[in-house]
Parts: sequence; structure tokens; C-alpha cells
Amino acid sequence: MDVALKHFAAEGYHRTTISHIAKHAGISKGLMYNYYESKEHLLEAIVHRSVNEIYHHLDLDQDGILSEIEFEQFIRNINSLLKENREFWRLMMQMMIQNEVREMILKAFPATGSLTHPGHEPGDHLYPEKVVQLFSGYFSQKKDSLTGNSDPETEMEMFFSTLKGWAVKVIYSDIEDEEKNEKLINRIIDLYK
Amino acid sequence: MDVALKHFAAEGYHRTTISHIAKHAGISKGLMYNYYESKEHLLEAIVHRSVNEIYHHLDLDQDGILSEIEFEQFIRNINSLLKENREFWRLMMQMMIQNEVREMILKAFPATGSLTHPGHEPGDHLYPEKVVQLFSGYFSQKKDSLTGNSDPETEMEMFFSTLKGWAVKVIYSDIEDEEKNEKLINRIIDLYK
Amino acid sequence: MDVALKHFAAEGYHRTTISHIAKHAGISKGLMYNYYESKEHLLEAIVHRSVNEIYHHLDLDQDGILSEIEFEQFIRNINSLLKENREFWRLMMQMMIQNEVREMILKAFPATGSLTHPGHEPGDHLYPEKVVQLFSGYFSQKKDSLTGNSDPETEMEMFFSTLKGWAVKVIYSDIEDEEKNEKLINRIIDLYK
Amino acid sequence: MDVALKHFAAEGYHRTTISHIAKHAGISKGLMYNYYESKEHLLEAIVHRSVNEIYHHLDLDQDGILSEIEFEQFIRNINSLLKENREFWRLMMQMMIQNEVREMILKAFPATGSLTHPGHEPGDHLYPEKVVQLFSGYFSQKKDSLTGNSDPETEMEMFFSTLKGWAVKVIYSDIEDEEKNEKLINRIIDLYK
DNA sequence: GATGAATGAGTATTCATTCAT
DNA sequence: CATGAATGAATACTCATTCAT
Repeated sequence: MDVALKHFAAEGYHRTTISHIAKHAGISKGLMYNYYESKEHLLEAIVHRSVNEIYHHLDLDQDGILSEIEFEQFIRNINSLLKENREFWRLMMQMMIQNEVREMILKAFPATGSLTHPGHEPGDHLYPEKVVQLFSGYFSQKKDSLTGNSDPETEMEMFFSTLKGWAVKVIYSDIEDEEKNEKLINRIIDLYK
Repeated sequence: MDVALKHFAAEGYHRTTISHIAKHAGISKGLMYNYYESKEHLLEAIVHRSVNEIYHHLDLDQDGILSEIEFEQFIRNINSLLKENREFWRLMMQMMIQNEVREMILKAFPATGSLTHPGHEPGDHLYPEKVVQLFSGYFSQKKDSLTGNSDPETEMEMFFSTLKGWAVKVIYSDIEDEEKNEKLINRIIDLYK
Repeated sequence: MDVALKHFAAEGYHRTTISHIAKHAGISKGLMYNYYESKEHLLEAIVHRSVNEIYHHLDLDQDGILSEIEFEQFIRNINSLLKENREFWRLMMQMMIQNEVREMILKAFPATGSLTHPGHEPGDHLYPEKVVQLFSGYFSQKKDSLTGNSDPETEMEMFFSTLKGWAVKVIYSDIEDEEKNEKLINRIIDLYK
Repeated sequence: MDVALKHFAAEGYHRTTISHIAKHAGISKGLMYNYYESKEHLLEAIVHRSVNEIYHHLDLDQDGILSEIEFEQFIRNINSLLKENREFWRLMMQMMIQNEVREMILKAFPATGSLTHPGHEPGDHLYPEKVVQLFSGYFSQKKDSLTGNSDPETEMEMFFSTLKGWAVKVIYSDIEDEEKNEKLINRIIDLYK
């Protein structure tokens, strides 16, 4: 899976051949099919694994309310997650951008379900829909401190946009100026905390 | 090229076959190769054309200085460009995300050169490096109005991040709430003008 | 199709590879797929062609009644058909015997439809169901000449059984004693005319 | 062997995988190769076993002469054998129809030898050549009762053809009308006893 | 300019067989 | 006796590209 992820992320899912993965993993093509029943299943397995890891690391407080401290923590967590799993996130980017694959992913990750928690269980609070709810609540609280031109929803969209753009930057900059990045993080926190 | 762009954007470059493009364009496979010497050259031609179009539309003042009015104009121009060339931008996204292709593109668009203007010619002032210079100057002017925690460079990075994240949102949301988008644009202008 | 038929009949459908057929037909593997979209479609095309030929050759009177003269003619026609298309019939045997393929064939040859006459049209009278009706009528007429132990239906089943067994013999005997075969045909006619 | 036979008969020899057999037999793939040194040997073992069973059940009088009573008994025995070993016969049909396999089988069952009795031993009297001799003698006796057009040899061929066609019918009809079949048997006995 | 028949290297996948444990 | 991980040759099918017409 590590070898496959590396190649999927670098050359793209379709350009990466099973032969290539097998050779670099030091096993035979045939054995690949003992472990994963198809190329697509291999992809799925990689995604499952990483998603679980990520959900685990991202786990916030259980009260469904995002405090300012948790907000700041969340951003810093994201930062390490992005850096530690750069290859995975590059793969995710590719997948989200491919129409076809996007549908597959969305099916595999229904807004309220999950790979590890098929039903609703404690721990669910960080799945996509829940995340939006969490931040929706967070920005509603800040209503009063906003300048006249804005409103909570727009503010949340601004935050998500900035977060997305920043994430792409982190994922795709091989050599990073850590100091610059730290400043950016601080500025994001500064603006939206 | 239109047919090819549509399919590249929708199904992805590798998944789109020459046969498919030829059939939908109403010509023979053979003829395709009279016009473009390979699939890769077809892709390149599409990128050339669109990039030129975009540069043309985006052309700002020639004085090398970005005024606040031009800044606002720039953002609104981007908005229409993204919407009018959504397919192209989806294709660009795919390409930028592929390591291999990214390198090819970056070579094809050297900071000071261009696909259509291999040397320095009038019109050069908007190519990547120049754009950065333009905005660099713009944010330097605003030094004094920044809160203590920030600095011009960080502010520019924040702006680019937000712009990138917002662009992705526009490119990939098929049905958009135009009102929401307008609010977002206004808020970006509000923050960085 | 001739090359494919020869190999399908001799080595069996599954044992015969596309590469092998292509090589013996003197063309490339790829070209095979310009003509037939899959191995299965190739098989289907072969069956279509032969079935049409056979139906054409077997065409009897149009009145829906089988006279004794037509009956004799039918048997002699079958004899030449079996000999002229020995390879095809060997293929058909394989197909009818493979559960999976049998279903495919039965779908492709619905009792009352046909490959060339999708609806009911003049000429339909020889398709499977019709053949049974024809012979059913034929043996009903002979009711009175039967010995006490038998009845028209049983007599028809006897006839079909003998015909089937004899057909297998003809199809699978490479070197045939034509005289012996002629005697057998005469005896069948003798018994059931 | 039971599991293998079932799958060979249903899905065909080539389509049936060793893994599949092993799984359904509740043992490991590796163990299969402790018992049978190859897939082909497994097939051979199945054939050996069934052939012996069948020869045993079919064993007629030892005097080398087929009486009318024995003839009738023979046909009724065949009927039960076909029904009890339908799967085996379906497999045999597949095998006999494959040129390649046919040759292998014919070599394995030389007219006077056998799989289990490589030399001449008691019990040999029912192997193919012997059977033909037995029936040859049987039909010779009936010379006088034949109508002018026929002769013993032709009569035997007619009998074998009918028997073959009827056998195929019994083997491949899952749901059978036992009454109809009984009539057919009686009619065969009626005609050739 | 225009066609589409033809090619062949490449791709995911299968499966009988081996062998260390 | 028993396992199942491991292999690799084989197989159906794809597709960018060429070229005679």
C-alpha cells in the first residue's frame, strides 16, 4: 500500500500500473491479487487506511461545540496531517478532481456514514456533514464581532476557501519555508478565531 | 480542440481516447494526426489557446502598478474567466496535480517566457512572475494598514490562498448560488483591497 | 471467421486464444477487435452466419405440412448439411453442452424468433418450435400405421433420438464409410417415413 | 473427486479452478496436490472411478452371448446409470467432444485394455470392443427377422444411434417426464429386442 | 485533405503449480 | 498431513499511432 500510494500520488492512478507497483514492492503481480482483488480495491484500501488515520488524529472534543481553543488546535492538527500524509493528499486531490472517481468516493463516504462506523456511533462528530455543522455553529457565535459587510455563512465560506487554498499550497510545495507557513497559519487563526 | 477539451475535462486526459474525440468531432482518426502530431500536442494546443485567451482577458494596466480599482477589477475578471472556461480550468487542475505534467507545464511557462511569446515581448507583464511582482508591490503599499501580526508577504500569501480555494469552489460547483458567490467576492475585496 | 471456427471446433472455445486465431488468420490481434468487439461476439457472428446458411438450405415447403416426400428430402438435406459444416456442428455440440453457453444460445435463438427475422415473417416455419410442430403433425397422421405399443408422440421422440445419435456419428467420424451411412439413412427413412 | 466432478460437469473442465474445488471441498489448494499431481490427473482419477463403477454395474453374463433378456436388462441398466451419474456423463460428453481430450481418452481406453486393468483380466469382457462384439453377435442372430432393406450391421448402427440420442436426452433433461421416458425405453426394446 | 484498416506494445487479471513451514 | 503465500506465464482487450489509398 505504501508503494502504491507513492506511485498513485506521483504518476496518477491510471498511469500507475500494477506491474510497476508489484516490481517496486518486490513481489509478483500475482501476489498483488491475493491481497487486493483489483486495482480499484487497492485504491480503496489505501483511502480507507488513511481516512481512518486522519479521522483518528483529528478527533476533537465530543460536545459538538467548537471552542476557540479547539479551533486553533484544529488548524494546527490539519497542518501536521497535511505534512505527514502529503502523498495521500495528493492522491485525494486527483481523485476529487476526476468526475468519475469523485462519485465513487462520495458513495464510499456518505456525509453521515463512514468506513469504520457504518452507523451513527460516538465518534461520528467529525464526518463531513458534522464538520460543517461544527463550523456553522462556531461562526454563528461570532456574528457580533463581524464587520457590517459580512455574515456568518459568508465568513465560513471565506474560511473554508482560505483553508483549501492553503492546504493545496502545503501539499504541493516540496521544499517549504516553515517560517512562512507558520506565519500563514497564525494569520488564518488571527482572522477566523 | 473544443471537443477534446470537453472530454479531457470530463473524463480525464488519459481516459479520453483519440478515437472518441475524432468521432465526436465528426472527423477521422487519421485526420486528427494531420492537425496535431500526437495526443500530447493536442493537449498542448488546447492549453496554448486558452492561456492566450485568458491572458488577453486579464490584461491589466501597463504601468506595472496595481491600483485598488485595478485590484477589484482583477478579481471580478477572474470570476468571469473561471465561469466561462470552467472546462479548461478543470483540465488545468488535473494537469497541475499530476507531478509529471506539472513539470512539463512549468517548463512551458517559464516565469518570464510563455508558450506564445518565447522571448520577451509586449504583453509579457502578466506572466506568473510578473503577476507576483505586481501583487507584491500592491501589498507592500498596504503595509501601514495591516494589523501588527501580519506583513505584506504573508498578506499576499493569504490572498493567494483564499483566491485559490475560492477558484476551486467556483470551478467545481456545477449549480452555484450566484448570490453567495457574490458575497464571497465582495468579502475578498473587502479584506484585501 | 473460418479460421476461428476451425479452432473453436477443434480445441474448444475457451482453449482457443484470440492471439492464436489472429496469427493463423494472418492479421494482428488488434485488428480482430476492429471486426468483432469481443471473443464472444466473434463466436456469435460465426453462429449467426452458419445458422442462416443452414436455415436457408433447409427451407421446406411453405404449407406447414410435411409430406412423406418432404420428410425424405429433409433427412437427406440434413445429411449434406452435417457433412458440409462438420466444424460448425462440432462447435455447436460444445456450445449446447456447456450450461452457460446453452443459455446464451437459447436467448439468441428464441423458439419463435430468429437472427434474421426478428419478428414473425414468411420463412419462419423452420425455426425450432415450428420444426417440432411440423413433425408433430407428420407423426399424428401416421397414427393408424403404428403398432399397438406406440403413439405419435413417442414415435416422434424415437425419431428425434435416432436422428440425434446418427448426427453425432456423422459429425464426429472423420473417415466415413459412405456406403454404411447411406444404409443407415435408408433405414431411418424406412422406419419413420 | 465428488466436488470436482460436480463443478467440472456444471462449469466445464477449463472454467473450473483448482482453488474453487479446494474451497468447496473444504481443504487447501496445497493438499489437492498431495492427492492428485495435477488438474489433469484429477480428471483422470474421476474418469477411472466412474468408469469402473459403471462397468461394474453393467456387468452382464459372462458367456459372451447376449440373450434377449440380457438385452432388455442392459437397456434398463443404462437408464439407471445415466440418471444416477448424470454429472459424470455430462463431463464425459464435454470430454468426448474436445478433439484433444478425445484422443487422450481413446488412448486411455484401448479397445482391449482399460484404465484399471492394463492387462487382460477377468472383467475385460465389457470394454468397448467387447461390447461391440456382443451386440454384433446379438444382431446377427436376428438376421432372419429383419425386413428386406436391412442387415445386422445396419441394424446395430441404428440401435447405437437411437441409444446415443436417447442417452443425450436423458443426461441433459433436468426435469423429466418419467412416463414419457418409460415409453421411449419400451419402444427401443420393442424395436430391437 | 481525408479515410479507416492495420499494428503492437501495453494493461489488468487469472490460475495451475510450487514450496517453505 | 496440511497450509496458503508466492510465482509467472498466459489471456482478453485497449489505444496511440501509422500508412496505403
